[in-house]
Amino acid sequence: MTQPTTRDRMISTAMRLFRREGYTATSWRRLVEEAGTPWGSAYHHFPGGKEELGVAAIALGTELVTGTIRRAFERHSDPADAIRWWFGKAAAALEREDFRGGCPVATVALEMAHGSDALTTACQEAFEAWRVVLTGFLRERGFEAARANRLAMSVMNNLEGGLLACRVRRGTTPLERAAEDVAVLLGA
Amino acid sequence: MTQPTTRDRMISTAMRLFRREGYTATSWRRLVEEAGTPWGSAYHHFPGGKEELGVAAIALGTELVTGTIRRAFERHSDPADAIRWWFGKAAAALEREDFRGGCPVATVALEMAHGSDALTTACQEAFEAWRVVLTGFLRERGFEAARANRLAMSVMNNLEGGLLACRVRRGTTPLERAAEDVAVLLGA
DNA sequence: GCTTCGCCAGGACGGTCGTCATAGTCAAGC
DNA sequence: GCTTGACTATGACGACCGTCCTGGCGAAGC
Repeated sequence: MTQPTTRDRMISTAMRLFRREGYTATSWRRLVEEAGTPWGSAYHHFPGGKEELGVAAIALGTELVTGTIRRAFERHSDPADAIRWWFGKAAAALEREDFRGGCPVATVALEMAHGSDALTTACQEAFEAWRVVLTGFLRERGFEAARANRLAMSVMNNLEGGLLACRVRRGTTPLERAAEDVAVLLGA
Repeated sequence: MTQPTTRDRMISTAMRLFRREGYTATSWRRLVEEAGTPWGSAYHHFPGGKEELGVAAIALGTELVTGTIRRAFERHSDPADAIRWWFGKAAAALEREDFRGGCPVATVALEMAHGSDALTTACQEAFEAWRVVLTGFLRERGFEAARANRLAMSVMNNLEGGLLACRVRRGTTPLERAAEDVAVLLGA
């Protein structure tokens, strides 16, 4: 049980703050305060500045979500159950942080559609990674390749749309609806 | 054909910039420059400051989308066709601005989940208004009340998720997928 | 003609931003 | 014990932020 390094704490705090308040609104000063990390070593660990921190934070978020997808499909043989479990986890996490959290990539992606190439690319890679992992599990469960690809995209649409709606509405209903809709699509 | 007032130009420019780059990243100075409106009269027209401008911009976005939904259902008797037309319009608009646009509310909603009560409320009202209008049209087309409510939520989930995915991916595929998925759900 | 008032021009104000430089600390290697 | 180099502390720097103020303009009302 090694304890997290300064760099790791900065990245995980950045991920949390970025998804909660966005990239632009999160300042280095507020970040180091929240992370309890030394302000002076920010540019030691991230010579590329805030942008490099942002890319690292998005990469961390990518991994975490990928892990959740894996767990969902390892625990449930029925794809619809896997999705329900996954979306339910996401809804619970969202509720736990009082509907201020959500997708670790969406907020940055919307802010930075124009502005930073590195961040835009990182967001693209995140979505792509999730789609690929999902497609793999769906094929493994017997779906034909083209269908698995289409379904993976449907799942992502429903997840992101559901997360956004839940956040605005301050309730978990949209994500539950999204999970049930995906279940219908999987069976259709 | 009266030409738009200074106030109106500020609001419509704000809507465009907010959805493109977010609320925090859009400054008054950049806004008046882009709108070609006088910088000195910003606080004359919006005594409540940037927040009041933000609320007005979201309200404008709410109306515009509501109008699009109405047009979609006036032109198409089949709900699935109405959705296809609507989502297609959204995808075309997104592509036209080089995938930097999207939903006029989503970006602000994600940034401001915490921070400004007025903006949060405005975003909630936007989503609620769209949902109500949609539910009305679906009922008009023969869907029973509870089912119409659920379907309206599904439509919003798919639209928002699709818009986000299209923006990240720089392509219109996810929105086309979303429209087809909604068509399946309408028929299921 | 004069006044009133909605609107515009331009800039001051205090604050915070990202960035970076400089000085200091401290444990590991010899 | 000394050196070295990775890490931390502190704050300066210029730029930009939202806000607000004062001064001026021009048309409508009397």
